[in-house]
Amino acid sequence: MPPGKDPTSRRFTARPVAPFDFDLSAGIFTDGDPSYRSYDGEEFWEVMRLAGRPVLFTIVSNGTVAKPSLRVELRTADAITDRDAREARALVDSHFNLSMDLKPFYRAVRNDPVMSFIASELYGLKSPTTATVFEALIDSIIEQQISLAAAHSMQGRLIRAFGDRLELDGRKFHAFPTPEKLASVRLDRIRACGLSGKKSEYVKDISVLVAGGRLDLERYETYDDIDEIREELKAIRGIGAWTAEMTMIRGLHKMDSIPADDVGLQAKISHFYGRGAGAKASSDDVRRVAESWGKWRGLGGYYLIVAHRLGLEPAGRRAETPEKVRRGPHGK
DNA sequence: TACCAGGTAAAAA
DNA sequence: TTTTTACATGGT
Repeated sequence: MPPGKDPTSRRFTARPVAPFDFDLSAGIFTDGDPSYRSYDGEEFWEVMRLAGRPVLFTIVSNGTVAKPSLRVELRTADAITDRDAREARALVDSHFNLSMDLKPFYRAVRNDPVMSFIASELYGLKSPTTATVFEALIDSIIEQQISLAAAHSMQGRLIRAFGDRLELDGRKFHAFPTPEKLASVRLDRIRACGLSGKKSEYVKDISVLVAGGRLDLERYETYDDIDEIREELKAIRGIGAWTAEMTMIRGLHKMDSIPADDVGLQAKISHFYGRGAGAKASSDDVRRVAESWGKWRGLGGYYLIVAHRLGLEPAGRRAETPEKVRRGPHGK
């Protein structure tokens, strides 16, 4: 069947606010779990839920950083409605923060030579957001304390064990598990994904709250005051300041949220801003440096993380092989 | 082998 | 009230 006639497939174009570098922004998903979400340097794909069932989103860039444009294709097992397509547009926009204007951020960091240099190298980079706030929260809980490699392995197991399945052309995909699903499974099945006993309880308890309508995470999107969100989230067992901040920056588009206690971020602050060798930055050091980025401090933190992944060196010194580093994937 | 990774709650002092 | 401990897996 020719594309366009197939009701289970739909295409549209998204127009991000410039500047936007799709390759740089999608690079964080390189080497992801291909049954859920990945980026191969050309195509980005992810399974997201539309109207209660999994849909495969495939995105490629057909524009430039100055004139960005994205081709989006949706595929699923049944017919895609106009309403699905409208919702999909909003999801894609939210996922890559397409409506966010980076120019005020670049103006805000002009007086910070380190961040100015990084921002010029990463011009057009936007931070991604999860499809649901729930996903950001569950991922953050799993990532508490352990390495990202360990966490990603467990997240993959959770997705493959409990995420709704979608099969297209013989390829099997999974959506991120719903709160309803995780609320219904036995604790030991969550533990079997590698989570500690306590983390399994946090995940299950939060899923029960969300599935039962007693916790509406999406409504925090409308809160302007991140202090209020942080305090409300911290009242839930399993959520501390770090997890609340991570959830806000990656799930709620709160660019002024920064996880100052994060050991990774602290290492990046000492790498790019540290004077003496080896001295590790404290959470106060993170807050102090990030202060000058104003309401963009969380995005600044994200720029540090990506800059470090790409091998950028502080104070304008280039990495040994700039072309290769700048162009290469930066992994998950 | 031991130790550290994008922490947190609960026990012990 | 403050400090210590248990926890899970993956990489080095």
